[in-house]
Amino acid sequence: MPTVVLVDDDSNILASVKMALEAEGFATRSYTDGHSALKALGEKPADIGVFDIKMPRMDGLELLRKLRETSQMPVVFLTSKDDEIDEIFGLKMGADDYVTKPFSQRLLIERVRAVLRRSKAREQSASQQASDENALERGNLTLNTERHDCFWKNQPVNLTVTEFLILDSLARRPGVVKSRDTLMDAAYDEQIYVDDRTIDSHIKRLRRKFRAVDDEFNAIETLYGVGYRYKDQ
Amino acid sequence: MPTVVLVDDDSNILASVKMALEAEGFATRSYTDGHSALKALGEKPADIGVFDIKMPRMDGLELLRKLRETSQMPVVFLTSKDDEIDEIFGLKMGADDYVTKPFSQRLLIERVRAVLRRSKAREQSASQQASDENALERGNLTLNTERHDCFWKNQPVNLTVTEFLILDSLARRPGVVKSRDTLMDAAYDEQIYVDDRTIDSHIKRLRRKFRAVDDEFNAIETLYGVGYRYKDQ
DNA sequence: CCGAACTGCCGCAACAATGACACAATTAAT
DNA sequence: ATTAATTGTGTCATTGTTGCGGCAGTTCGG
Repeated sequence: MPTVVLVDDDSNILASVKMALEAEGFATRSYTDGHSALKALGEKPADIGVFDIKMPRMDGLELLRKLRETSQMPVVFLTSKDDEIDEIFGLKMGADDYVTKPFSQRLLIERVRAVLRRSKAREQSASQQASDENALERGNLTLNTERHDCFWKNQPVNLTVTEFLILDSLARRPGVVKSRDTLMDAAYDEQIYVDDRTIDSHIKRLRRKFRAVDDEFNAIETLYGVGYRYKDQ
Repeated sequence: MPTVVLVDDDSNILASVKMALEAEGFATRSYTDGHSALKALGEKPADIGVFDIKMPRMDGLELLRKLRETSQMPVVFLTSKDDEIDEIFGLKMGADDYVTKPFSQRLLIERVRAVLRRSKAREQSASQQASDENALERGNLTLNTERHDCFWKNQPVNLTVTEFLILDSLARRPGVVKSRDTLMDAAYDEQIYVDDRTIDSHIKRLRRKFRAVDDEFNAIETLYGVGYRYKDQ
């Protein structure tokens, strides 16, 4: 799994982003200022950076400029709505993407995946291997975010957007229990809250669709009092 | 159930919001001005605040600013349509969301739940930060919080949430005696008291489940008059 | 404007977990 | 040994959780 380096002076944002990324299986390293991040990156490189633009002492742009002296690591910026000039400036300087605050965790994760995929594709234009962050293979299951399609034992299963997001969240971390709240994070924007029973409904529909293709389907486990889990193996 | 602190100078709104939240199972405490709310919160914290922005004497923003000196409690603002500047200002100051008047009670409740979910997730990531607190290996026992599974001599043992928490508490400090009260703290939210005999019941069920897999199981020791202990070795 | 697809939610039935308690078994102390 | 205190266990009522059918509101493309 790729390692993400987070830099933001706001420890709340830092913690919540960290948690979101780790829930998706990324490794993370967090820093609250540019200097320590830069030093750490010099000693131990990472796969991608997520930097806040506005920070005391050394801001994100400065950090990126210094970093570019030694590294081509892809970088995504976090910006406020009113930093429009900075966004453009950042992209010109070699940032790979940016996300505007306030942002949904889902959006950020998508952007991180997209940037990683692009930069991997760049690297691999020399080598081979076409592994794609969008494609997910777990035993009998195949999910492709980009194409938004889903196969079980090579048979197509038609999923709606919400179903897809929930299944994706589960299948990306097989064996790990996800509470209904966590699944909401995966499927909805931050300010949306839906009933717990609604998650159950989507699970119901998922199971039904898979069972229509395979009577024996049981890859989505229920953990009483905890949540759901995609069967490990 | 979480406790919500309501602050609004309009006692009609206060009453109706209070009723709506309580119907959903929340505990509530209401105040008609910022000063008394601040004082009360200093003495007894709550889980989330819902503040009106416009209030005589001390308005919601001022209240939030003062509150932030001592507390990270999440806050949702109630704003009028024409307070747009204040909304943005409030979010920058560390409010977690806002709801524009007139609002449906349903919407407010959803937002409150959403904010609580987010802040809960944040706490978890903060406390879980310590390197892989999730996995635990003690001789024959394997516990994994994230996956919520348990193995004894590589054989799966199916535990309920309460059993898991009690066993986790014991196994994390092998050789250390835990009184029944301590185990209650580990397994229940604060301020829940159950009969001592109830802890015994859970220990009974734990032992039974492990013995079903291994006749010789005796890793949970009883210390007469003291409590229980996970066998050191 | 209509129908199809999607979604969120509700209510009910089935089921699992829990807490309490009576009573038996065990332990410690005298 | 006798007794009081403490713990183990079966049982049961209560509570909590989940699965699922169904329905109403919404969106979207004709």
